[in-house]
Amino acid sequence: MAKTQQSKYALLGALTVFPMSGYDLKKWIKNTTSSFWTESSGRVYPILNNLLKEKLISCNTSHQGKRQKKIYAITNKGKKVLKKWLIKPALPTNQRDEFTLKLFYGKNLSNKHYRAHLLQQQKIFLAKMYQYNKLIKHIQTKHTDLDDAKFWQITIKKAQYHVSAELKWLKEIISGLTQF
Amino acid sequence: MAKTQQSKYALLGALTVFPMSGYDLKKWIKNTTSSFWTESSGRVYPILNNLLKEKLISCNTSHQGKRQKKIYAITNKGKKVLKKWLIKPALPTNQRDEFTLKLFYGKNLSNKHYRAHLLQQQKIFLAKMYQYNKLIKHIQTKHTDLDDAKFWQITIKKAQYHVSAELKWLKEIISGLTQF
DNA sequence: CATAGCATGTAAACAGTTACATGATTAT
DNA sequence: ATAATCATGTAACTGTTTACATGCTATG
Repeated sequence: MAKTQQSKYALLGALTVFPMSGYDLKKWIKNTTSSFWTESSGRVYPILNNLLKEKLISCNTSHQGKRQKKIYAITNKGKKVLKKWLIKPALPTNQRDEFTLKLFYGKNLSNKHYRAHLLQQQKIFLAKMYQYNKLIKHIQTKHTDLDDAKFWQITIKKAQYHVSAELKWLKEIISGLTQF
Repeated sequence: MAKTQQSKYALLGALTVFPMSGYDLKKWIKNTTSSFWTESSGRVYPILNNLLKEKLISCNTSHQGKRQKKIYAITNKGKKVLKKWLIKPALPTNQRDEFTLKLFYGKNLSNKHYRAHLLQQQKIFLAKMYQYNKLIKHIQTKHTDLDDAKFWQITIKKAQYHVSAELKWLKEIISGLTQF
């Protein structure tokens, strides 16, 4: 079974927010959806060209001096195709979490190294917490006009709940470790 | 930068628990670590042969009638290589969650379809909750002897915290949806 | 004038799943 | 008998990242 070209739909989805160039898409996806989605530029450009061939997006090339910028917009056909995909049940996430794998085989780690992993994770998740709080405020003040805003808030809240859960778990496990 | 062949280390880790065949490994990984790790048989067998060539594992072929079974055990060299990997900071997880992506672009979904996604997710996570409760009891009663057991409990607890967070979030979002 | 960021793209390498091939054994 | 599961493995396909190539533009 083909893996339904998730990247293709991720790009179409982003273009329902506003028209963007390949470069914009890459950056925008990173800035707003990095908690649950990433794209590499190595894929973005070829996929945009495919979408253009399929007439799911249109392209408007703007010239600023000698530099060209291709702004893509989603077409009606593109919206239909996207909606058809959106209503399908989501595929389960690929579960491959190196951090948890390392803890699972923690028998083979010294107490010191095991603890170091937990503290590192705590640092990372505290930073995430800070980022999500910033992001949610940013949307509240900057994008109250967009239809998208309330859907974004819902997914950020989800991320926040998971970050809280991770931090709660970390605190509990770290405090339970025997000192050495 | 090479992606450190995560599968290789996942197999080495599993072989620190007890010697297993390729078939066993595939099944064991699915049964015990599916919340954060999966392996496909298409990878398991070639990787085992590589590990054998590198002398990180040894092989003992047993014959039961005409069927052969290759039981692999981790060598001292293998343990060293594994430990070296285990102490390195874990790579961040690839974030690609189709469910969240679909909700994020929920503007393009009807209230009905949006709700359907949430209810489906609730079903999936209730089932997960049940599985983890079962798993944690199974380890408590069957594997109290193993050094591994307490490390496994820690990762299952983590999974439980995240499942609880997801369910809490789902409940809140579902009850906040406007009826139609 | 160097460097960071804008902008598009390609090629190579790697990762990973799926489907298939082969055949044995166990349960119904 | 036949279906399910045990058991090992290969080949084809898809997906994805990384590194590179190219050149422009704004900032200190």
